[in-house]
Amino acid sequence: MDAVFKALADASRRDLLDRLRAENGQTLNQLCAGLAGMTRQAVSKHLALLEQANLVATVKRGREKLHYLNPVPIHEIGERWIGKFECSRLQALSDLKKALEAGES
Amino acid sequence: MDAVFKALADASRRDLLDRLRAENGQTLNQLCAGLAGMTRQAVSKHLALLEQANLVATVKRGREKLHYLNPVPIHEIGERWIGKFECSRLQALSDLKKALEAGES
DNA sequence: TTGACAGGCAACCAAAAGGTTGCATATTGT
DNA sequence: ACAATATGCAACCTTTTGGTTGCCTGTCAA
Repeated sequence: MDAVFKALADASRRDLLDRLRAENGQTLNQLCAGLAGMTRQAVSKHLALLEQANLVATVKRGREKLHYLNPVPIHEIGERWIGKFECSRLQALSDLKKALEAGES
Repeated sequence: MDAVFKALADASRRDLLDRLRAENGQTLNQLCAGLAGMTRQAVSKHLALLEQANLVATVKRGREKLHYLNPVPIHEIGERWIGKFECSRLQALSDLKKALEAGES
């Protein structure tokens, strides 16, 4: 879970996931083409982190490696983490409003 | 948005949010008590990042500073980011399965 | 008024993160 | 077989991050 949050912390990696969502099963070089101004090795490292976080799964296909999006960990973030904050949303805002009013007095 | 993901990347900060959800409106010292083995300044820095990401709002109350959870940015992550991956969940898994089968042949 | 308490600020430090260059390895097409 | 293609691995560098120590400021209470 920590690995997932860390992996999502970088904008380039989020972009890679976006790109995989648009077209699943891309190779490293295909993904490099989209992320301009970065070497292949840098992209490769990002993909390695995403793979480690189980956000992408890879399949070796001859000399190329296909990258597939795995949305399950992202879904789990929503289930476990956002869900439990969701229920406290209105309460938290209410608390804050009260505190602001109390602070003025 | 980037600040929110970066803020959520650290386990200590996620813990602080959890703690604020459990009891909203805590002071810095109260939050320090829970996060053992860390100096007040370290916790203060974490809270500053969370505040910068708009995940907590603060109210100065005399000589103490109350911290309030703001769940809205987390909710926005769910809306904008998880939502759009949600719809591709089954498709992605299907693609992956096909790729695995193709790789075996 | 004078401690004691709550917090802020700045300098500093070690470790991790993001990126690069260079070279090695495996696969494919001709 | 051999050249081109696709990727992997390792060393290295710079910036960011997480954390510390030391000191300063503001507020409350006796």
